Amino acid sequence: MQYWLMKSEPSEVSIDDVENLPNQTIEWFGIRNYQARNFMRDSMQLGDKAIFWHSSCKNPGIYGIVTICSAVHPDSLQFNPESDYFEPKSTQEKPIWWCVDVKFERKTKYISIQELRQYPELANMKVLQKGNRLSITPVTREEWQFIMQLVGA
DNA sequence: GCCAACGTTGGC
DNA sequence: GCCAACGTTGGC
Repeated sequence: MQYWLMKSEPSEVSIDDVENLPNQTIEWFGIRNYQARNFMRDSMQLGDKAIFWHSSCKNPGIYGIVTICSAVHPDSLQFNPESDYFEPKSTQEKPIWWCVDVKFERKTKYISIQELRQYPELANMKVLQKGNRLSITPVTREEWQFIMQLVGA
């Protein structure tokens, strides 16, 4: 099993939004970055776990845990001309953007980015690097276990 | 709202 | 295939 960190803008999809969905699962739509897409398309496995991170908001940081609950599939919004995520170059035969579905596992105690920066054990986390913009990043087993300790798992 | 860092685009 | 210009991300 692999571990991940997935950023979401809470104004678009928050951890509470996912918790309150009827089946508590959501398509991880709208990823329009090749590196992040490739992680989902090529590396993620059913059952992998991910930290749910709120970004571009007042209090960025860790808010919950989700599980990868589907195989990779085309991002449905790329075919919708009404959507901000519409991709005119995509066809049903040759989609450009791929994603997985995630399932709510639990909310955690909020852990701020400032707090995370204090731990030498997490110093190499991609999300803490200066200039980091990638919305999906791998998390090592050691980092994951350390964070689970922090949130009281 | 600022702006550094990074990704993408497109002319050459 | 280079690289300048532009667009976006996201913490602050």
